[in-house]
Amino acid sequence: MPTPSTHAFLKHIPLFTACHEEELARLAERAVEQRYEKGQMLFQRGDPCQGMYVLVYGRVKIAIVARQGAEKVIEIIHPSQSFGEAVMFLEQPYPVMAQAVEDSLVLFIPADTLFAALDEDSRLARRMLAGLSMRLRTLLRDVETYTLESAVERVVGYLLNSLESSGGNVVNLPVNKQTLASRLNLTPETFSRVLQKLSEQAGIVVEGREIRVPDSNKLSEMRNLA
Amino acid sequence: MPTPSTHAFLKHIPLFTACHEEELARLAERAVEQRYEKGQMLFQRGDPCQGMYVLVYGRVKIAIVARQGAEKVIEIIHPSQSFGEAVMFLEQPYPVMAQAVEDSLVLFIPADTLFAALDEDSRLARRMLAGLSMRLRTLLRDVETYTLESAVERVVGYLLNSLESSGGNVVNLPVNKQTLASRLNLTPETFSRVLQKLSEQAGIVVEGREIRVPDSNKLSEMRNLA
DNA sequence: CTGTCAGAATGATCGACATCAAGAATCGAA
DNA sequence: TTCGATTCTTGATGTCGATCATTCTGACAG
Repeated sequence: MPTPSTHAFLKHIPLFTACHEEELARLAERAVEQRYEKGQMLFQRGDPCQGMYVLVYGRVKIAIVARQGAEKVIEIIHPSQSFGEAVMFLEQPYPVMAQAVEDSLVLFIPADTLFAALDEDSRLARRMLAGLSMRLRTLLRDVETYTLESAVERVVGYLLNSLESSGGNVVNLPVNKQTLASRLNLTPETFSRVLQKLSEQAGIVVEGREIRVPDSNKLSEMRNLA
Repeated sequence: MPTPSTHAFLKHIPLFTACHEEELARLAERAVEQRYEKGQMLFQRGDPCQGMYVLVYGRVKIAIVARQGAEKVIEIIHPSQSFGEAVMFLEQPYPVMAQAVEDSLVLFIPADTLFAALDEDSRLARRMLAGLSMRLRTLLRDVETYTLESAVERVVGYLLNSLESSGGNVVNLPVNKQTLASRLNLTPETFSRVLQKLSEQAGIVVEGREIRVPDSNKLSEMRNLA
């Protein structure tokens, strides 16, 4: 399955950059390319987990599914991000589901391949530990956000965060507004109203999935008052 | 600092049970016993992290502190549990604070000691990865609980969970009701009212920190309706 | 015993966000 | 272009849990 480019691709994933060439070659060799169309599930809650994923292109959402079908988006995966490692180590079924929200290509790395690599290279283990720690920190921030911040604060926080990582003064929403709303733990209606309010009071301009933020300071101030 | 018993104690912590005797001995030797009185802080948000902790006896709460002082309890640490590992791997300041809610004794394991042990023993690394993954799963369940469940459901869930791990039909609250309320993301008032309601409708009996649950099925049913 | 103080319970009120219900806009396929 | 289906917006109404305020309880020091 793997093309020569798999090797090069993995080399640029933070998790694997420190690996020796041979190790990388073996990982690349055993990795499986999987294509998913928009809307297809990669796995569902309860499925057994046999490895980890790295997203090459496209977009994947990770969500929890409650009884009576309500779903809550936990994370939106962008290219080069990995996911599913934690479940692999636990050797338990997935507690979440993953679905492609665009046509996507992922690399699937079988558990035993990765475990072998871990035994050989303590640096990889260290990176993996750091990676999971990072994930933990992110999730902790989410808990903080959900429990301590209001709807407006959550949206403002998201926008400022996106601005920061993109550099410019425009945010391009990575998914449709429903999905993003769920990620921010809002209903689509509330999300819409918050954007409306920020347009009036903080001068942002919403055009479809593109949001321009002429004055990020003004936006930032919305967090504190009201 | 370490007494001979430190070695024996560490041996029974899941994380370290698989370690070789010599390794364990070195960890025990370098571990530092620290005593904290009720109310004392182990560390605050922003403090540098130089190692991980294992609680020997007492009780410790981990909490996030928002601006204007509001605090939200993330976790209540029981004896034999470890905490602070994730931050150690990230080499960033603590994103949370830790405070003794009872007189407590902890073992502090310096980062370099642990890193050395990790390099030597890939099984320890694997256990550590599993440990962090477990933590991640727990936190994910919390997110699920906070975002998808009502106040009554959260309290019922907590009680049933406690019953399950203790075996009997009595739950002894590990901390005062304010703190537990915060852990469940409730105000003390709401928590009190929910317990009141469960007394009337599910037959539980609340006496201080002791809660008797004569019929756990009846309690369980409260989750679904209303 | 008495005063004090933290913890807990109870009552009254309020507000943020969800829900329900239509419309409006956007997109994609024929 | 046109039609249909999503996706998004907007409005009216409802509700869960927070907040504010008071009372009650029990533990403990003096």
